[in-house]
Amino acid sequence: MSAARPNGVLAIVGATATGKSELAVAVAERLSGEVVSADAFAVYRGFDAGTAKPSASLLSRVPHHLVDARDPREPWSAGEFATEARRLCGEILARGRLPILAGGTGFYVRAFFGGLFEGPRRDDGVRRALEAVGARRGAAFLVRMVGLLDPEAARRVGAADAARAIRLLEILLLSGERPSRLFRERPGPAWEKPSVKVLLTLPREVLYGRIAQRFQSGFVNELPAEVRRLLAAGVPLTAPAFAAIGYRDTAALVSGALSEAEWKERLLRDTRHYAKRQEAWFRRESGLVAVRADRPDLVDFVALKARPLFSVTHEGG
RNA sequence: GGCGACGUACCCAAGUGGUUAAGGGAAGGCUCUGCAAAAGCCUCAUUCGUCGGUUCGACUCCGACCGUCGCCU
Repeated sequence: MSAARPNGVLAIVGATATGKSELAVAVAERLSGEVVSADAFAVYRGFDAGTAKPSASLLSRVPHHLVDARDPREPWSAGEFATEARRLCGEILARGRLPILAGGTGFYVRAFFGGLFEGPRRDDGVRRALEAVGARRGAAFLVRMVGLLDPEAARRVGAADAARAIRLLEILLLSGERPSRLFRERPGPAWEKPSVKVLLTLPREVLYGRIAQRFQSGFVNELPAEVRRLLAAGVPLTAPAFAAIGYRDTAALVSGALSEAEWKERLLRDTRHYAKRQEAWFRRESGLVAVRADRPDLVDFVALKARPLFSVTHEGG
């Protein structure tokens, strides 16, 4: 007798509203898996409705990781995610179960598989100083500084892109080395085991329709209440979790600074823009198996695609 | 029916004799090495309701027509 034991990770990625969470749970049930969320905002406790977090019933069906795992005030990043997610996936495999990485944050998925460079991480002190410089002399000044110190890295930075310039200067200041060189010469840990990556796709109009539909269903009413609760609990608007789409706008709605019509319009528009950026990101990612999210045999199809992740081992051996 | 105002891109809208016909939104595309649902970038009217006229030259001035809105009857 032989038993199939997973030896790699199944990734399910795609734009928002393509049904990643549902599919991940269905496949996990079928293949005895556990879900690791690759989502920048579902990690935050209390941020539920606006982040399209998997529902309680979904969460109860199969073990989930990195959902509700951080306080909304805590920073969370691609690097932290990648390290923790790789560790979790290793542990799931060690238990003889299939890790399923599911989420829409392309940067996190790339950091998980390809790794980030080995070097200084974010440092708030340095950042504050650089931000102050940027506020006084302008973003273009920061970008020019990068151009002087690391012309190669600067080529990828737009003249007004203060955020990216600050990160590069931060690396320079903290390591004394050029980021472009560190990126090339000091790759950090990556996912070395096998993987199958599935990209859920939907025609633009269908996707936008689903986004609008999701907007109509219930959460319109839940979101303002949720935001009131968060604010009452003392979560500041500057908390990282409040950067999620819709949350600051909802705070404005709740305080009366934004009309309901304007609020709805912004949420829908921002979500559409987000979906578009996600598609752009995944379009560029290699090794993805594109699958129509509305095909009737979706679960069977994905389970079939995941078969190479199971190596046959002989019992007692 | 009369009088008046207006008609510029998918939407809002500036321009009022010589401009490559502003700007914003939407839409589409791109970039991405520790805040990424972030941040930045690019594309998007050979043409101004239509037809005529004046002029070297018209989105701009004149006329007619069409359309929209308002007021009056």
